[in-house]
Amino acid sequence: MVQSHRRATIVDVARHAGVSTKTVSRVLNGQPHVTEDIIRKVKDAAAAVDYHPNMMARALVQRRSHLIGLVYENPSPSYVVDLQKGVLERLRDEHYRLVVIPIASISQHEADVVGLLRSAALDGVVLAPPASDSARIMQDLTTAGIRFARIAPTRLIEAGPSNLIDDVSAAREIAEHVIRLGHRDIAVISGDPTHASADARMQGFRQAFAAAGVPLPAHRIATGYYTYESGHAAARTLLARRDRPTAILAQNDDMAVGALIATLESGLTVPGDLSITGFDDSEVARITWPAITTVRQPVFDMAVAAADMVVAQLQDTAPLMCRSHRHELIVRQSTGPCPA
Amino acid sequence: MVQSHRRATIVDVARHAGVSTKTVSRVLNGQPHVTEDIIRKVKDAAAAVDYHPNMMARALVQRRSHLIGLVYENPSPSYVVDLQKGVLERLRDEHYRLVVIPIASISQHEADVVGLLRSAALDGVVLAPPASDSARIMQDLTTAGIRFARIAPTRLIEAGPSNLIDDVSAAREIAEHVIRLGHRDIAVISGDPTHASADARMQGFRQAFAAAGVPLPAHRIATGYYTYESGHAAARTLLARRDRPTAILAQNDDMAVGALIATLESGLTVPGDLSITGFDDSEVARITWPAITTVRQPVFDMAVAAADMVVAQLQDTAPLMCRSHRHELIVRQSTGPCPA
DNA sequence: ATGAAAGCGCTAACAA
DNA sequence: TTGTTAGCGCTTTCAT
Repeated sequence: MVQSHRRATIVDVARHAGVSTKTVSRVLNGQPHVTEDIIRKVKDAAAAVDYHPNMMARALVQRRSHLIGLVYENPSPSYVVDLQKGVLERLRDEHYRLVVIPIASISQHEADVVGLLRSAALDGVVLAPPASDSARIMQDLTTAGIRFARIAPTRLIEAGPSNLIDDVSAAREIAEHVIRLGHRDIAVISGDPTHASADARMQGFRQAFAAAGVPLPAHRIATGYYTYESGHAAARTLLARRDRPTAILAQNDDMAVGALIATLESGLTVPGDLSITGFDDSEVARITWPAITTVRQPVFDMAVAAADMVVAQLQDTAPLMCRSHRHELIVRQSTGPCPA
Repeated sequence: MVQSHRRATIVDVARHAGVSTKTVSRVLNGQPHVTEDIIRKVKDAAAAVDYHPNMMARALVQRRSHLIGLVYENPSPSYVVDLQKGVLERLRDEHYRLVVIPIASISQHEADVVGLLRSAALDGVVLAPPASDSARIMQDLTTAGIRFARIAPTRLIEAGPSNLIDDVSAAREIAEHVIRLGHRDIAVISGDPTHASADARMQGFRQAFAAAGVPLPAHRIATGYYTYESGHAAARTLLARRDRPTAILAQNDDMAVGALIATLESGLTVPGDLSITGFDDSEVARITWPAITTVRQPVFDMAVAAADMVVAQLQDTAPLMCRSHRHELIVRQSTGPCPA
């Protein structure tokens, strides 16, 4: 209250407590070799002058901003929310803050991404798809000395700490589920072609189809962009044909919901006339009627693990280099037997 | 490449270019009074030594971290996504970064929030409900010298830059819509009681009911928490009674979706047997079948405006102190005439 | 138009 | 156990 207007610094605290600044620093950082008595005195002084540490000064000298970035594209809101929750969960009691870095189109801005991260003074970043598949970004990150961990990369697994899922098997399994229900006229709504997951999931579908001798002609494949709208539009196209399919496999849940609504709008029933599957098990798949059969990819868990890998590197703990996460087929009400 | 390992600083650039550090700083910040010739030389030198500015040093001396926070509770994912998109939209070309600060329960942690923000070295924050209604938080923010702007506060409007919506009128209008359709047995699912919006919306409902002489007995009011699950549970309770309502007014869209699914699960049709309304017009209200009648609250626009108010304060531009945003009744397929 | 020197607030060596 | 001193990398008076 004596202070006119500027914020109190450790110098003020030191003077008030009658000790040196280094002692104040020691007390404030909980370092050893200080008497109980002095600790008391310093803490009282800090309270008395209303001291609050200046994080920027601390960051400068420690070369640590305590900022972690999350890089993602933005197609699916529920995916992004899961991602954020996971990273935040791990960072909660860690004194790191989360900076969100949505990039409109990573494939188009590969070269600029790390410049952006640099200018934000991030200590580390979690790379969500498709950034997690960019050799260029990982290269630049290494050059810049920014630690990173990857979520669901599909290639160059050795290139950095990775959280893996088996998109191919997951896709195969959900396709097998639909085939087991007797469907043979099956259409696919694929994801954003710039995301490698779209390839992997398609590959899994094809494996199941091939094994069962089910055809997948080109006119049964529609391209989406992992958004609700694109799934809706794709389904309309697929259903407009005279030989409409009896099942649609969407490559994520948002598109599946889009397909579901388009189907219901057209007067068909699900799963009576048409079965629909999603992918990821995001929240949207649970809040529809009928609820959507999907395959759970543990996005939240991967985000927790990825954040953990980043933190480990920053603390010089040996980071886990690679971790696999399990998927799980979740059968709900959007799939049923093939109609006669 | 001569440098062993440490990052290049302006000192390196200065030496390389044969000028002083101040000149380098001037060039890098685009300040006047430098010859074209020198500008060239400095820029070349910067590129040659692979210089990248250290944002923490800059932050320290400028007393600006260039970090903006977004404080929110987490009930509704789509609300949060809209909020984030809005703030990011305004910050996009502004050289500010967004730090997300979800708080589990603001009403329980009021006293700690600003400490958290302080320790994150934020220049400013956008306060979403219910933080935007906390006198304590605003007080602490002012003390800490952190600029802020509020989204949808309901009280103490003068206490800081605010983006207002008229929740009372919006609620009244949507209730009137349902009453006009002939409903008189109407139930309400209210929002989280710690959010002032729940009160305001209830007040609007009551105005409409009173004007039309429609009763609202206590057993027709169920308390939710702005989540899908709470809406689902509340609807189950409301529908379990013998004298079930013919319409349910939910105080946000997530709860309305929960109510919709619960209704469909119980074998009733919407809007045939029961009409349902939401609130906010978030994405979830569009991606159900039937789509949900709601009243649009421009969350995205408010977030853009709030971010703008924060940036304006940081740039010493006179900030707009108060801005009103319009709501709009959006009639979709979840409401229909009262069944006979 | 350019440069020298003094900080911003903090922590880390090194003394005492 | 405690204090002194020297930076971290940048911007900013104030000279020149």
